[in-house]
Amino acid sequence: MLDKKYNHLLVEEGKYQKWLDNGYFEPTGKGDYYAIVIPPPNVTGKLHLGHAWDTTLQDILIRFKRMQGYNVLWVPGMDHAGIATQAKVDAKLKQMGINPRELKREEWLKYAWDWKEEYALNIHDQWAKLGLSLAYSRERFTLDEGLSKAVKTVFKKLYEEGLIYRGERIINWDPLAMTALSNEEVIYKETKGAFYHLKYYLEDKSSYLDVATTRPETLFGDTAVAVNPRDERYNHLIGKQVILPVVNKLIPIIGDEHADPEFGTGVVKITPAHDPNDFEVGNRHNLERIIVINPDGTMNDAALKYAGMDRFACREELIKDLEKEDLLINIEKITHNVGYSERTDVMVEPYLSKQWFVKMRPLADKVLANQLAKNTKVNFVPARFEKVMNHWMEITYDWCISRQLWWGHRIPAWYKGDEIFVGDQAPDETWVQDPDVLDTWFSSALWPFSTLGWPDATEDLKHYYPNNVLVTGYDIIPFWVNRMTFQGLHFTGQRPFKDCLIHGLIRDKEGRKMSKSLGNGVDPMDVIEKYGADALRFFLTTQTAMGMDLRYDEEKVKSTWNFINKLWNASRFVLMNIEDLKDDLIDLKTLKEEDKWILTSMNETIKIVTKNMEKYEFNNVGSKLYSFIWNDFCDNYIEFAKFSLDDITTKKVLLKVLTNILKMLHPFMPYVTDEIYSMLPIHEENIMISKYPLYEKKEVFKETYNSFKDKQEFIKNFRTIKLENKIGKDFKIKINKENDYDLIFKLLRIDQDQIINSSNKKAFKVSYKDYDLDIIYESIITEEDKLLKEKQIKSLKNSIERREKLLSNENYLKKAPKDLVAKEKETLALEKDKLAHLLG
RNA sequence: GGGCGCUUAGCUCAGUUGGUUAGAGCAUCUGCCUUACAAGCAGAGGGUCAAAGGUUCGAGUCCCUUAGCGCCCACCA
Repeated sequence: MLDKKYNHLLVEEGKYQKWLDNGYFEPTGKGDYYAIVIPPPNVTGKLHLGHAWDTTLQDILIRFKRMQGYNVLWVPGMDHAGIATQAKVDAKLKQMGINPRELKREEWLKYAWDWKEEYALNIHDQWAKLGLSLAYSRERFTLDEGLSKAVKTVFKKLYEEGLIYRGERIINWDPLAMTALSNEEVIYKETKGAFYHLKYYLEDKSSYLDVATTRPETLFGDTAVAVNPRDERYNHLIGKQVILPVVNKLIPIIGDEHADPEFGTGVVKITPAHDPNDFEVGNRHNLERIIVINPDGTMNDAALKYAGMDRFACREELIKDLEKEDLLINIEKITHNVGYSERTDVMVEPYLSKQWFVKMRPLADKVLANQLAKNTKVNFVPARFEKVMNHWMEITYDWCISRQLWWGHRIPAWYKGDEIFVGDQAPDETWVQDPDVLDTWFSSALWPFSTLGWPDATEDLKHYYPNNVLVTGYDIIPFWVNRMTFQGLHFTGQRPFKDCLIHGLIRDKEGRKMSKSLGNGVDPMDVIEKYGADALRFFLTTQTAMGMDLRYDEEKVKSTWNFINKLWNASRFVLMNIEDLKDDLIDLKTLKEEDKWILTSMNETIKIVTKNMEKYEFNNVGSKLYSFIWNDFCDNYIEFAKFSLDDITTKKVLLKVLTNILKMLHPFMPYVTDEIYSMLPIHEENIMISKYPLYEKKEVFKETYNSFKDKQEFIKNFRTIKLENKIGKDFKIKINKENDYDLIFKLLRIDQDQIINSSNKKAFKVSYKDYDLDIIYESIITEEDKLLKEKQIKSLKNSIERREKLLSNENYLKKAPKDLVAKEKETLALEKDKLAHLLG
């Protein structure tokens, strides 16, 4: 027998291990194939609420499809997370008193792998707490052997196709991590800065140009000053030279469209090695590229006496010196967008560097073309997110994939002088391998097929690719979804997944992003400890519409717990009364009207829930189940059932409805449903491998359902009138319209001896359709009551007037559906009836 | 600058292809210890659906304009 109160700690204990031991998480080998690959969490740390949300959505789909008989595979795995992990490992080493830079690459990697093992254990533990039914036999890690093979294969093929190249370009440089970054890894933030207006004197010193810059320290790398050729203020100067301040060398004044006459002073200094636009200008005019900053953000020898200073310290000193020499015109304070490294949060330095790039245009065009093909495109849910991907594909430019790190896939390229060899092994010992590794997202982009064994033609790949759905947050679309899509398309000729289910971000109660700096993060493990994984899962997945952000609100988790407690107690009641049940076959001929009503409602619920599960509309599933369980089953059917607990049909209906409730809830609440299900007198081996409920037409009784609803409506009216008129216990009843009042009287606790034929005392009329009776009771009507009654009369009159107008509208009668018109007429009759009663 | 989203009850959110008097949870008020559950039961109150206009017999829903908030992308030195 169940305890009196739901205890999530007891319920959830040991269940995950039991499921694992029974092999329930692994593909069954039977049924149609259905696959999801988990978005691999970084091995850097703990899972947060966003992970809990994302993975629960997937587990819901997997459990649902498994119960529907699919041969499901949910691939678990983790991501090595290059920069993030390397930074954490370095920090840990420093704490241990070890300077990571002094270690040999192999030594350092040993520490990193130890870190990975430790954190992988944490993540496994958290997946288990969440109840995720992952097929661990297929677990992968982005740096494991198979995935490394996939990465090398892709790199080599793209290189051979000319879609990967090595070149000198301006890239985003992170001076703290000392690595190149892709555009996606740069976050632009409004930052207070300044325009420093400097004097660049003409070579004859007759006058100067006002050159404004936000990064004066780059002037050491200036190799020209540009003006717009159409700018009449300056175009006569093109071809002349100016004196570069401090450096005191002559640089040319060039004419280039890049200089915008409308912006600033119209004169722009050109630093080809430290600005992407200037780099282009430099190419057009064959300018020298002078790098003035070291990889660590300090100035190099080109910065003369400032060499060795940090870039910002240099800026400060330089400005002081320029002021002394009267080369500073003024400092204009501005707020502008400055790029920061996503991982280290330091200001990114545009930097000339030799890196590996993926040529994006042909790959992106393939995606854009494929998205036009309805049957083979990636189908986003909600659909609006397709635009996010397509826009990215339209404007994308070459992807910088090399990273100056140790933690990652070593670039499979070897050099011998100017020669490059790309492949698994160096041709001979005279070749030297590129020391860099690949961007983490390069390997993640292959995840949907590399985890299934690609490039080998494995059985898993054959059956589970394309994946059925990918579930992730909208913030990951540029980093990951887009790249999986073009890589999948290019290497397998197919979309990586049919559907792409997009959810939002978790926010705190005030709507702010959860972040370390705000300290408003919530650890899902704490929530599970307090309210259980079932409550957390149901809360996370049923609160908002897909694609919307979610505010974490502990009160709501608490009320979800209450809902589970309600289910628990209802189950307790059912179990107490059906212990002796030997079979669950219901003889439809023995059904009472309340049985027919609940079975009809249950089947409608099954239909709606299944439909919404398939449309990924879990919020609708949640509210439908909530109202069916709480309102229909608990508040109504169980109350009716109390009058016929010795009836075998009642027992069987109780069992049937509870069984289906548990099954429909199971994908959301795996633990508590398993617990209760296993205690039912008749059940399958385990709920998670049981059959999902099907809509049974023979259990649907539309007519009885509708007439029974009238009865319930009447009961409600009775209660309202009784409460509003402050009617005590000693009332009498006079029946005005003959009908079956049996269940009504039982429920309202009206005894036979309360029923009389006539009375001259005050009577309150209660009626609904074919039910009509008087409550006879002496009562005191207060002013308040009168006001309330007047209010009701007024709103009824308004409603009647509105409806009469509607029903006299010929256009409406002509164009509106017939059954709707009939319903309106019926409602109008009821309202008129009600008004007559109120007016006495 | 371009794009997207949001604005519905005191709060947090639902609201399918337009179709009864717009729903839920929490909060509020009233009455109940009815033996599954007081973390409960039975009822009630509360919204001119951001503003204005349009299409329609009918608009929270479709179209146009506007305002506020938020996000993404691009970016001018």
